[in-house]
Amino acid sequence: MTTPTKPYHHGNLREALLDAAQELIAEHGAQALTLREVAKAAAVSHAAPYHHFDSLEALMAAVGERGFAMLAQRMSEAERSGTRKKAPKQRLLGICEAYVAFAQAHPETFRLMFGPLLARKREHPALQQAAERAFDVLLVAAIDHAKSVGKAKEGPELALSGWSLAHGFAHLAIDGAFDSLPIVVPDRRTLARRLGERLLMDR
Amino acid sequence: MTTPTKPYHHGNLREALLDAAQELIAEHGAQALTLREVAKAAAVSHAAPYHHFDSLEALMAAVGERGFAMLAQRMSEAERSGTRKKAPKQRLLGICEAYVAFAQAHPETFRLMFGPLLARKREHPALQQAAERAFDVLLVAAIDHAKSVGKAKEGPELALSGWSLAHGFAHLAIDGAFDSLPIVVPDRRTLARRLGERLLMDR
DNA sequence: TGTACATCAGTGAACGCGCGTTCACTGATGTAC
DNA sequence: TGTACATCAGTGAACGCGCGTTCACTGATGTAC
Repeated sequence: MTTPTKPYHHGNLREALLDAAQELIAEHGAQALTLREVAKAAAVSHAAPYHHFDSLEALMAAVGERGFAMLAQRMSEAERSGTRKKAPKQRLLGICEAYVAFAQAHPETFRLMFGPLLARKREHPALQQAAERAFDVLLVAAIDHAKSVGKAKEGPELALSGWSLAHGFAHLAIDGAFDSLPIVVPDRRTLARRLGERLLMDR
Repeated sequence: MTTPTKPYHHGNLREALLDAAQELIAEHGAQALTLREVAKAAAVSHAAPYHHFDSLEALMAAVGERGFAMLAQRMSEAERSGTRKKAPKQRLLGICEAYVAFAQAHPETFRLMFGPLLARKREHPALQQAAERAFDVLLVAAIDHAKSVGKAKEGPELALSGWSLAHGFAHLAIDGAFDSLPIVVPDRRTLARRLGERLLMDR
């Protein structure tokens, strides 16, 4: 039985740094993230991260990339969940709900993902790809739904509507914009579903 | 004729600082704003702002407040614009269009307004009030529209739909999320209008 | 109208701080023979 | 299996920097009499 001494080499520092960064961001927001704190949280000297990330921004981009991957996964799961095969409309609604749920579960990561960093996505190809993969899940489902109601041509527009609605709702919700509203608001999940159904209502 | 010497007292430094801050934010984003740069841009020593704002955050809150006031004004103008009295539906659509147009004209201010600062709105009552006044314009118009189509009870829900849709669309647009979409997207203004009409489509 | 004086709104030097990043280093690991 | 050596992934000291904020100050302004 060996005493668990700290090894000189960490083994998987890159992932450990991302974990630490994710946690710090969840606590204090991305704008407060510093490389030194990340290193400290990972119990490593503050110069160590440079063996894995070029800069603080590169690390943040990697956190955002992870976020988009997780979002895509949650949306895909929601799409496939349940025992029976779902109708395209229900799949699309499930995806939008998952989008909102993700934002509420990880508000600060969500902000990072759609913050100024995303505007610099050209400089972070992996981030851009992860984002596009996530968007694709939503887009494809919207187009499928449009086809299923015999309005294939409206697919892209429907996709943008759904995406905008889900995104706006999620964003306003985590900003607390609905908190002090002069109208009665049901719980978030119910509300999200109702707005989605309104958008997709047969006409 | 006197030479225009710089007066020791500025006269209206508070407003000048807000102007300078707004411009700097438009250029480099709110997260890059520093008090010293604002003071420099207003041609004043870097300690001078403390006679008008308690801290950097207080100044940023004041910029956000201005932003919400401007947004409210633009929406109100859009609502009333045109020669003939508009139908409630057209008023609501005009408001949503103005919302999107504002975000596109002032993306960084928009980000500031809905960024982490807004989450701290309790600490900045003036900001909170300005935000609520802006939201009210949209909310009232949505409720009016709902009444006009004989569905008064759906007013609040319609308001939230419209708001979420406008907000999400605006946000995604300034993030450039629509830039590399694998679908054909018409120009922003047309698109915004079409999505709005889709949402309000008679059923 | 003139004067004394309180108040206001600037100045500029100084503070301490934590940051990102660099650097020479060293211990651990993997591999060729 | 043992050894020599290249490479990898850490350490910790050091750098310069710009930041927010404070402070004693001073010139400008407004007001009471």
